[in-house]
Amino acid sequence: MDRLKILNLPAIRRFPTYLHILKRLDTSDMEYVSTAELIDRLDFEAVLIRKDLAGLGLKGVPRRGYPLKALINAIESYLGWNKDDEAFLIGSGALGHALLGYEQFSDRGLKIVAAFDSDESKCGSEISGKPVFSMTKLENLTARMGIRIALLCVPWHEAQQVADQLVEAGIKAIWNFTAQELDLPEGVICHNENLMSSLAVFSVKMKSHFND
Amino acid sequence: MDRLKILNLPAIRRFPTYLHILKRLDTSDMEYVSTAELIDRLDFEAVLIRKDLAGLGLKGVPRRGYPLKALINAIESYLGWNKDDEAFLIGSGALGHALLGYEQFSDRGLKIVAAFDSDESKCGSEISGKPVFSMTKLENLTARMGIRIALLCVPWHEAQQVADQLVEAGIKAIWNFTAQELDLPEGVICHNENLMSSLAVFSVKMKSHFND
DNA sequence: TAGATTGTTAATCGATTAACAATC
DNA sequence: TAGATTGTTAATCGATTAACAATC
Repeated sequence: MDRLKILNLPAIRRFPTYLHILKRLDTSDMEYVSTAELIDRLDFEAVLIRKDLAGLGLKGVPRRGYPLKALINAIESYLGWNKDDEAFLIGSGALGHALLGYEQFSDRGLKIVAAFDSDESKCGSEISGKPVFSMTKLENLTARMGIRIALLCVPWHEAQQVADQLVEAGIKAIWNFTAQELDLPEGVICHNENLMSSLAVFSVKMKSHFND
Repeated sequence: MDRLKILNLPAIRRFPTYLHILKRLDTSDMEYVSTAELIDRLDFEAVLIRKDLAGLGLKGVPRRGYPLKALINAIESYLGWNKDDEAFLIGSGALGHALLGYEQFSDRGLKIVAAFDSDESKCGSEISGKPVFSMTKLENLTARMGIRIALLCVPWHEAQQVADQLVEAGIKAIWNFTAQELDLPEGVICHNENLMSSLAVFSVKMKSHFND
């Protein structure tokens, strides 16, 4: 089996949108879907969808479109959303709290199985049915449960120090929800979630829209 | 005064990162900062920072760098983060709950002043000090308080219908946290927050990293 | 066959980087 | 003056779109 080429990032970001639309269509008895139907409210050209799908090795049928169910499976399997991965969440403040209650992650293969917090008064409790442990238990539980993934939701000024603990405990992939860029060793990957970057775009759009 | 050119989106997304680094540096008595210092852990070239700043009309001083405080002010004012805007949040589920408790928005000029929920049992209560109102009060309060901005955090299958209500009530800018693409009239702008797109990128990175 | 849709190649567009000039 | 840093122009790179060929 030849290694699937890593697609361009913009294409990867579009796949969840395709999936969302495809799954809505999948409730009817539709068998094939054309890119013209898929493009829906999206503001780019339908040919780009064909390019994206071709990158996944998918074939359409002229005059019909793409087989709907096969398309859904192919995208989910490309993203790895058909297999579960367990993760820890670190920092149970407002954002961490929300992410613990967010079913959309587990629907997409990312199961948050426990939270950790340095505030001992929170430990021992449960949030959305998931236990909250003391940070002192992190290393032990990471090893015992074989966890490789962590969602980092602590205040930014603690982020680097906590990230160091995660690395020490054996975590290999960090989804960083803080504004702090992390310094990590080889072999540990990081994905920065930048909500403030997104707010910046929204702010500029609004400034120009309201023009004040 | 000539209208500031709308910069490219990637540049806008970088500004909050610059701000974060600049504000950390601002606690020392540093007066000037060079792009070499700013580039820190970022994985692009320092010349891009100069391009971004030039786009804002900022001038640096050869051999010294950019005046730190002026830089912070210029970026904040470009983003409109030095002026407050009031907003409503719609849907007080897990995510909505978190965003209500998230101080980072109000630090950047976006003040969420109230929440709305169609679940009447939640109405009348407070979350993070902000009142939760019934959806039936939306139109009246939007007009009375002169609110133009809404954060949409309802389940995706209600999103379009609630968006229609928002438009009806007079909302002009929607930050859409649902996966549903919205169909909106002219004069109402929408900014899609796509957490699942971000998860997709993280998932693909992990797949390639763990290579399984 | 005609027509609708996919598939591919070339052109365009925009963002980033490289090379170098300008300035204090 | 020499050297460090900003500033600018040209080259490169990558993603999107346009044009058209292929296919059922």
